[in-house]
Amino acid sequence: MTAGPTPSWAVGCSLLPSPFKGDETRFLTGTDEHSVNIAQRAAEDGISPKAFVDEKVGLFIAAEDALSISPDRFIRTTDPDHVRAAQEMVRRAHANGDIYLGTYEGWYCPNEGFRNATDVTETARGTICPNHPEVPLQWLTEKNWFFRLSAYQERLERWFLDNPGAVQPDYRRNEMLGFIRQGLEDFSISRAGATWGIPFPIGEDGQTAQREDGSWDAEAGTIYVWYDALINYITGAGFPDDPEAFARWWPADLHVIGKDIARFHTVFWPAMLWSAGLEAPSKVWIHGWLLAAGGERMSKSRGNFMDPVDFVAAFGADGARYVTLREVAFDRDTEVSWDAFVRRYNADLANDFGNLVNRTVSMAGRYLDGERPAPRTEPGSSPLAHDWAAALAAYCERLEACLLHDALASLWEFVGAANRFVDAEQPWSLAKAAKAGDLEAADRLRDVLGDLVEACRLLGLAAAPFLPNTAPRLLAQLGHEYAYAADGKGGPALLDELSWGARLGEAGRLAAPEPLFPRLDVESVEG
RNA sequence: GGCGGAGUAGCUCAGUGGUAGAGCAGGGGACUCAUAAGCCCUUGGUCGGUGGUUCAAAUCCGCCCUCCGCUACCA
Repeated sequence: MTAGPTPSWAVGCSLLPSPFKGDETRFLTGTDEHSVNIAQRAAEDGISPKAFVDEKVGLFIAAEDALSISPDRFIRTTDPDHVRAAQEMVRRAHANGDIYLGTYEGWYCPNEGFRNATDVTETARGTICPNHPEVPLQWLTEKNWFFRLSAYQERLERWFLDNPGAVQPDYRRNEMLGFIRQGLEDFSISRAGATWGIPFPIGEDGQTAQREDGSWDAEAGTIYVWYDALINYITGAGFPDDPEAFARWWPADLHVIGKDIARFHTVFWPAMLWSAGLEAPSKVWIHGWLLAAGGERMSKSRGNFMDPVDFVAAFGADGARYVTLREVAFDRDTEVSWDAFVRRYNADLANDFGNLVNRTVSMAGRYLDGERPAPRTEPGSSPLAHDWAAALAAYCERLEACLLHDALASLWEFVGAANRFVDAEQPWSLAKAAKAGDLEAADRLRDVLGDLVEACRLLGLAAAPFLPNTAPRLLAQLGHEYAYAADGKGGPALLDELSWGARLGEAGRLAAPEPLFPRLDVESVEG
């Protein structure tokens, strides 16, 4: 629950696994639902924790749907198979000698549980936490299980050094490496008092905490966040119930996470996996945040929060996806504003791309009686074919590097090239000459429009992971089949479709031009 | 405090030794297929400050200023 999807995170994730090369993919999103905080808030609402998280999950899933984000599984840490996975991971760590009973102590807020030392304030009346100033904090000592992270220091450092691509971008990797080098402490993985959590599967005596009737001994406590939330990745890959699936999906190719949880995913998590005899993920990508004007973190209390519902209402799902991923640098924090998004939408989607498609379909339909013209494919015959090869190469390279904003930029350079091509060739002049009986002009008109139609086909398909709802509408206007579902699955390997002239020889008729991205009036768009 | 990053046109940023760049925004023009879109041209910056190295510095070095990230159990 605390790691709910944010637009850039979820939208970015939703297209990274798209089957560009035809590989099978599995895409997870989900929620971390166990914590004292959640139990407390549910109690405030007078409902059970489960009812509380069920409601929130509904909102998250609705937000994903609105943005056309379609994971293969939305995993919840309250899912029964996840509970089994978390408990199995604890058992493995225990069997491996990596967990032991210790003592955890700190400031304890009766409402929220243990508080970080940096979150509490000293006052004349004693130490308080800012959320509940009227409630004095207690210094509490609790017997907990600890994970022996300290035992993995050398291996972690070696993993970072031997696999420079495993934690990215580089500056985040350096931060984490610095964290490791300052010395790793063990961390607690159970909580004694909490009841809203996964039952800790091992008792103080080292034996199972499960009773004969299948229930769990409450004295054993619950699993604390690290051995609960992080486990979701392997649960979603089939651990431990489906070894066949797990062998296929693990290690994960990519975790995309926010910078606030980098340490847990790049230091704790690999060590926990190794302790269980499993492999670390191949790559963890740490993205930044969308910041409001002035570089402030968005929050509802500050009133600078951008609501996904308003966002999609104004830009449409594809527009919202595009402006977010184009405007935000995926490797760092970025200041965003409603105005900047509107400018980006109008400039890139309405004016450049949408209008390119519109003028192309309009001219081809009018001048050639609706028959779809074929592109020139002889080497060197079409400048656009040459430009496309370069654009596609840059696009793919930047996608691989998770630089989504740069990837889009390379695609849009080609949009610009296509628009300049229109002005250079002036199809309307060629059409006039052709009508007057100039056969050479007629041939050239057909070639030029064929190239432009092909450029639109390629752009629509290449951008489909970003614009999954636009792509089928665009291809339909060009009279092309579109084989992909909203989640990118179903068709042939996308990369094979992206070569110039890949659909040469297939007949088709152009449909009526229909604007893909209506221009937004800056004044009328609500911010 | 320690480690790291950043400060370049109104905005977002690229640019690691050789006469300052892109996109957007602003201004002008020619055209007209198109979503008053596209295309061409253009205004605009003593490249945070300062001292130094060099024939030459946004680019290298010193110092200073400002901002940001990491510096473990809220996640």
